[in-house]
Amino acid sequence: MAEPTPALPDRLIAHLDMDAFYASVELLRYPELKGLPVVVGGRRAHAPQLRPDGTREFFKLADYTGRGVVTTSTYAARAFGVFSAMGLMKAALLAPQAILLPADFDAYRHYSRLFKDAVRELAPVIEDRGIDEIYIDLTDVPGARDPVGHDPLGGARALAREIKNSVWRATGLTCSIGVTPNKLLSKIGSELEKPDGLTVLTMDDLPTRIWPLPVRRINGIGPKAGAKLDSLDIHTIGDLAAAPPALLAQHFGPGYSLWLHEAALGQDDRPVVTYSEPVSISRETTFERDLHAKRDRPELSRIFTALCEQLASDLQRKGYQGRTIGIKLRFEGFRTVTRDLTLELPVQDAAAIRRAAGLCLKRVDLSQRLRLLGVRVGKLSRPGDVDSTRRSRSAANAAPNGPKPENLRLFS
DNA sequence: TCTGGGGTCCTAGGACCC
DNA sequence: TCTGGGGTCCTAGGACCC
Repeated sequence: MAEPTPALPDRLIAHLDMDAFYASVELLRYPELKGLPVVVGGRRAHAPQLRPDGTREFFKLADYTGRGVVTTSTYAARAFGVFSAMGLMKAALLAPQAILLPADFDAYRHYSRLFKDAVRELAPVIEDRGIDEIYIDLTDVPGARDPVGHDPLGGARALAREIKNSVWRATGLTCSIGVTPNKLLSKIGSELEKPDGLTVLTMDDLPTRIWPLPVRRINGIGPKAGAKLDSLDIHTIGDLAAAPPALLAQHFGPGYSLWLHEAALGQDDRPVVTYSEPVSISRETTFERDLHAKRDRPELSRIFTALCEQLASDLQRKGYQGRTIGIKLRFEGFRTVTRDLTLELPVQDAAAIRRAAGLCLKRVDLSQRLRLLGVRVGKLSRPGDVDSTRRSRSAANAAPNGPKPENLRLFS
């Protein structure tokens, strides 16, 4: 009697996540820090100084003061409870002896390119998910679906290992890969054996490998939804899979509750998307100290103009223009407010952005002190594109939503 | 000890058009 | 005088992700 062969899944999707990416890039530069708690982040975090004897003097987390968060921490730092997005002052209490390094995004972008190029040579269908992670569709990669011995997923396993080796050769960095029938499960899978992990799962592994995990491991369940689920006594993904759909619908809207249920069952048919146009481009900055619109007007004005200039240069460099100009304000106490304004024609230059953003600013009560100011451009198009203006509505029709008549004069 | 900077997507109400 | 429905656009806020 031949044993029934387990059916191969329709798709083979990998999620590749670089291990502690920024911190690991820094360790390439400062190998003497290997094994130590190291944190990347901070605003003006001091760069290491070279001592007369040739050794380097690093900046201790305990000596840091001011705003800023942890961008990445090494695994040694995580052992002290220091994780991404944690305030640096809090991190300093947990791990005062940890080394603090400033972020060097040019270096990270360089290594990002190296690892993605290395993967692309083996498997060309890649979805960018930021600087340190990608999805890879392995379905049509030759050999990926071939069994090896008794292992029906042996081909996939071998290919994933080959990808890891190739990333290592190209960068000297390790990554973790999850391979499953879809993006949702692969994203969870890549974390299961971090660092330097390789996890291959089928739907049969759902009850043993996925269901025991906390719901927060699902990409798309954040702090709010997680807390709400906890309050409903739904803690693990298994709890969520077993939850009555009606209960979920009662607490989360129709769309999200349906998605929650399907996610818990490991269902996800989203494709790997190899290209997408940006939706918006923005610049923002948090001040060293909170600023007041009146008392600190000159400084605020300078920052505002600088943000618009940076944004305009980003747009021009990337070849975009945009019709919707928006601002973002964060007040002391962290209340955040946005205003935006859609123009008749797309703009690309700093002066036009500054003008429209200035109109947005007039619609906000500025009596509270500010900690953050941001400028954004949306409804992007390429200069020279036909039909980058609004479609069917005339300027007159737009008046109730658009700029007030007296403001329109500013644009003529 | 207060919480960076860059994004995406969703919701919801009102205006307006057909 | 009272009452439509569908579709798109604009704006504001919020959740979430890297």
